[in-house]
Amino acid sequence: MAMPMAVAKRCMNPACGAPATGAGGDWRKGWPLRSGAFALLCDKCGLAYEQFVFCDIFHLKESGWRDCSFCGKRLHCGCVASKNSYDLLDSGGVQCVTCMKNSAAQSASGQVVPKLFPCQNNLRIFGKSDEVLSGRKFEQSPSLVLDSRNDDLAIVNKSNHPFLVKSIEAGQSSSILRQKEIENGSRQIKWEQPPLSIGDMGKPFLTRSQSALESPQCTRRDDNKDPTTDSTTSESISEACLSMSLGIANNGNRMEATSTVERPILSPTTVIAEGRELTTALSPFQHAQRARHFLTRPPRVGEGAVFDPTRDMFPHLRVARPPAEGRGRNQLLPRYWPRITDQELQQISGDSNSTIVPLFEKVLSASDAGRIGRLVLPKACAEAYFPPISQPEGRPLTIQDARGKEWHFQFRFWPNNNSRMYVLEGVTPCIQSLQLQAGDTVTFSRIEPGGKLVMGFRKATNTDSQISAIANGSLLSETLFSTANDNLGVVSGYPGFLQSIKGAADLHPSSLYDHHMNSADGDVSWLKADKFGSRPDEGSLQFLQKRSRNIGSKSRRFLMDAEDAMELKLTWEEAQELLRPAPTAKPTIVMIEDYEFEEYDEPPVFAKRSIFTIRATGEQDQWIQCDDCSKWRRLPLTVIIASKWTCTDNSWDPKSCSCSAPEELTPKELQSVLQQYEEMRRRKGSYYGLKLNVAEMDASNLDALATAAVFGDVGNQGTASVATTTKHPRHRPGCTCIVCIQPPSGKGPKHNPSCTCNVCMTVRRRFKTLMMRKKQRQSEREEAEASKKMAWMNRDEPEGSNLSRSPQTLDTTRDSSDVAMFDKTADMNKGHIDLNFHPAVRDDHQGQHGTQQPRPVSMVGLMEVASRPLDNYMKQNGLTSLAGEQGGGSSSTATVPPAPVESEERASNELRVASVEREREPDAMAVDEAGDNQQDKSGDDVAAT
DNA sequence: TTTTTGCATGTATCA
DNA sequence: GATACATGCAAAAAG
Repeated sequence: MAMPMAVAKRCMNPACGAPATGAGGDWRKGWPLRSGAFALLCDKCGLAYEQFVFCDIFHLKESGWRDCSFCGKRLHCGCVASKNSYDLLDSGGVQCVTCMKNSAAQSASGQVVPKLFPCQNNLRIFGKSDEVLSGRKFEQSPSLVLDSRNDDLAIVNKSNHPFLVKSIEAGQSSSILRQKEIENGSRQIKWEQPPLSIGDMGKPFLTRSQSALESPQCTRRDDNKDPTTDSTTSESISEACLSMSLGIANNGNRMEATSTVERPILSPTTVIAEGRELTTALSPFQHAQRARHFLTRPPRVGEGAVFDPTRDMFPHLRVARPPAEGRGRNQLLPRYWPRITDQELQQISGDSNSTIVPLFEKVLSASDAGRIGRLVLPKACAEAYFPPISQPEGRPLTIQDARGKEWHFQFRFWPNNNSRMYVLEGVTPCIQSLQLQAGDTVTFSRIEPGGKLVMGFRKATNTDSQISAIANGSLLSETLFSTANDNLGVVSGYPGFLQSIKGAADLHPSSLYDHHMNSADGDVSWLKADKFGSRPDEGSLQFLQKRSRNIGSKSRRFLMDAEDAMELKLTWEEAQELLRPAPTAKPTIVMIEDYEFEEYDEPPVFAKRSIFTIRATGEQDQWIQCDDCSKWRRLPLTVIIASKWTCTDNSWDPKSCSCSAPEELTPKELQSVLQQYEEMRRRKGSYYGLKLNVAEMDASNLDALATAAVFGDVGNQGTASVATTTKHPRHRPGCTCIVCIQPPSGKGPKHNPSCTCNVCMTVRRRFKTLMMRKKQRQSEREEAEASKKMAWMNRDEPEGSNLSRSPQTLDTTRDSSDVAMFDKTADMNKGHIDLNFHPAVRDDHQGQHGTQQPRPVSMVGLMEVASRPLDNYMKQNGLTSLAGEQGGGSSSTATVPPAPVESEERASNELRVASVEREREPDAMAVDEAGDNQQDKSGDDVAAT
């Protein structure tokens, strides 16, 4: 039987390239590798390359391994078909099924198993080419080849790279020389032999049996699930780890490592390979090895020695410093330290005899979890814990998930700036199966014995998002603090919490708590921050800001996933209410799609909650509540209160500078203001959740609503007299306003043509607007031309003739609908919107510009559409008379926005505007009326719906 | 036309 | 300044 496998045509050593003349020709006899391939040895250069060959070309008799290396049992040939009957040993020889089983049993019992060659407990394979490899002839040690060029020992595979030296330490341990570890003198790796001279030092070392996972046979082997014989590459890594002698076993690090994980292990036989737990399960040798895996974090500056949040706050959460093995950096970034929970331990270690060695973890980025199916691996982690790869194509890698399902990935790298970027390809099925998304965490561990790679996962949680959002500078609510402070018990069992902090790019919990724990009095009062009242002091804010700057781009990107953003809606809004432009900040006007936005270079400041009201006269007031007496005091509009405020701080009103002073607002007025404020807040929420409302509304009115939304009026629909912010703050990640939610041009998910989401509606509306503008411009041009023509033709005509009137004057002769349309498009053409457009102040604005200036479109009708629920609410609560009270009330009384029933509102609006309207041109009034009527009609449609 | 693939680039972080 | 990494982008491949 001939297996159609690739046959080497020539020596793959670029320095050699000797052609292969056939079976056994110029090539030395090969030896089978675990993968089922043959390693060939070039007679010319003396290097060996792993190649696939026809099994009947290199027959068993020639390769000399047909007998079991342990018991001498006659085996089948090395063809794939008979592969199940033996186990290929990487270093040569084969192992029969019986020995495989025995080996497994011995391994499980903790006995040292002479895994490869029974005759030799110590295979010394270092040295020059003239050294005899102990216990084995050169040809019988397939992984070992002498580099004849430099007379050094070189071990190569098909990629023409020197690779591992496998040392059998006490019959069990092997070691993998890793280039970077050799370079790292601090590792104190104690090798058994003088420094190894390596051929082709410029190339990375490769572990043994690299071919094992590169061939299809490997997959089949994995399916056998024999933990003993299934010596995956990771096994070699683990074995290599065990071969390191460490000089730190009994020093302070050991103690610190012990303190890192305190809780007893879950199962007597399930060992998380860290800390003192190892003492009961591992041999002293192993213990010494493992201890170094969990070196204590370097002490932080100012970090309290007694407060270890990992230990005190999250006893169920194990923050394991990963094994300091591998070829990569000996110190992985803390954000990759695996945080493994008891639950995950249990989940992973289905085999009670297994030892879990957490390796690293990674928070999935958007691209990781995306459809592209590539998971970017931290370089250091990939180099440390995954099999070494020398070619960009990498190698297949089988990783088992916590459910026991095996996933086959391609582990590879891309050259990147003289470095490498490691990726796992083909992760989409796994990601989807586990329902992972950006922000979730994937953990990689290794099961000992067996060295099998396993991956766990941890879903992101609300808290993750919240913390991340805080770190992102986008959220500062009491939620986090109350969670952290008040629900320690919950947090302690909350695996995602710590992870989330980690996910926020090293916002380590110790840091989080260091802040207050290190304060002089250990005051944690700010953790109990009242939603609107007290809040983190300036230092706290600085702390958060400082932390937020540490957020990596990856965190920024995935943290505000759509769902999370929606979940954060309320707290985001709450935070919004506390945001004010910095007093000294001057906005930069930016144009986004022809609309004007204010951008602030300086971050907004957190202010004490205040309520803005507007009087019938149009004057605005700011009301703030005393932290002592809870009375509401009036403040000047521009004042920003950024800290605790009491009546005694009221330097603007001497009459109210004491808590004993009576409240300016009557209880009824106060109630009305607060009710409307709350209602406005709720409806503002509906702005953020516009999609829901849109879905419920009649399509014919969506356009109007979308228009209102994009004009910034939906959120301010109830702000006729109550407003919370004076400006739309700078857009931030997570902002769900109509502008921010739109994907970049051409990006984002495809929407159905009938989709009624606000994005699609906005796009349609904008298209509509565009067409309207185009039409309008054309119309204007035609009119202008006609006008000029007529003017020229009638230039002798007396003034006052209709034909000589300006286009604007001509407008007044149109029918009302045309006028309204013109008015609207004129405003759209203006392109400047005020996010805080206020009907009551519109007139002033217009007054400044004069009647010749285009006026903001009347949004009364649109607001009416959107404010219908409030109307109902007002009606139900008997607040319809409020408008009347406003009109007749004292000037000092807060004027509650007229939110009466429809007719009342219209009347109120007309009343309120009327005084100014009279000063305007009659035709302009007609325009507004027409527009209002038109919008009223659409509002009626909504009501009918 | 869509998906895959390989590389380039921008940004955040680290030393 | 160097490095790591998330993601954009264009070419290639596949459907």
